[in-house]
Amino acid sequence: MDAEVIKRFFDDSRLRCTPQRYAVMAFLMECNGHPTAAEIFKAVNRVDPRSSRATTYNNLRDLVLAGLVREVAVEGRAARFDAKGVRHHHFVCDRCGNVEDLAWYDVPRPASRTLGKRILRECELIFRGLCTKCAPRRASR
Amino acid sequence: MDAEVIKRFFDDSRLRCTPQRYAVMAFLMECNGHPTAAEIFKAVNRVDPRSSRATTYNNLRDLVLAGLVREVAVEGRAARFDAKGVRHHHFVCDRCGNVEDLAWYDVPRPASRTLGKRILRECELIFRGLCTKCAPRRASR
DNA sequence: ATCTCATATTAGACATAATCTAATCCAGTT
DNA sequence: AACTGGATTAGATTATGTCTAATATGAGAT
Ligand SMILES: [Mn+2]
Ligand SMILES: [Mn+2]
Ligand SMILES: [Zn+2]
Ligand SMILES: [Zn+2]
Repeated sequence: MDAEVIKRFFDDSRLRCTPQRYAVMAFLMECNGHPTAAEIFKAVNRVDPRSSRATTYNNLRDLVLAGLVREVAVEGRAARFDAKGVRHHHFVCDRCGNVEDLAWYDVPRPASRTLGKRILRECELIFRGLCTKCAPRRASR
Repeated sequence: MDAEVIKRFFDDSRLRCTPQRYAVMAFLMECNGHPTAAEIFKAVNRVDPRSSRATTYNNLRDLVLAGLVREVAVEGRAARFDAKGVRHHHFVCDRCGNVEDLAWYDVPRPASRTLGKRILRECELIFRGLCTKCAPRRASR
């Protein structure tokens, strides 16, 4: 059961454990994909209590700020979200825009002299190409 | 002069060389930053001939599709664009959203067995943190 | 158990980013 | 010069995300 884990997360981040916020976090932790805000909104509202669209966006913002959730920007499409569980990279499909997790491995950091006075927080590796579904259709175009 | 280069690019990609399309490409090649579609629209319209908003978007789409321009998605902000010149990585500032180029270096590809049937086109490395402008202000919060 | 209040929720207006439409134009070819 | 499919255009429309200000509530204090 995630309940205690989530409560701990919220406590550590000084976020109140409201039903709406809990629902967003629980959904992201149980779902394997990378839903959009609209999809999350729908999902958490399939069961009571109801949450508004604004609250869904607010909570996603708060959870991202707290470092519990990651926002994945995809070109020309709505942002996607995932709970920050085990570290992983992302594969984005050129054709359908689907975002998939890929096993994590260490990324070489840039030389500190090329970074200059910038403060580096994280390196993100994004792979692009055709997903398992779309790869076969490539020839038929 | 980029004129001949750009015409060659368009010819190779079977894109007509219209003044509007040319202006977008020329601007992206001469500008060092990562402008948004709105900024590109303004820039190419500071000189004649005038280009419409729709055309700017259309051309950006075509240029990205032709592989001449790259679209950079930034969370919660409008997409940014750059001409695909020399390969480079990107640094995105957490605070101001600015996108900066970083010297390119080889990225280790994922093991082919983790990729499965996916077809890999490119690896993109994105660094996040605070840019040179925003790093100093970090303490004062 | 009740009180308290900073934090959270809400509906709907608003803002911004991007796409669509259908009439018109024109770049490149012949 | 004529032709024609791709390109341009203004403006409407859609998609996505933010803001406002009234109301509700989680959780610590009593
Ligand atoms: Mn993920
Ligand atoms: Mn760049
Ligand atoms: Zn796909
Ligand atoms: Zn910055």
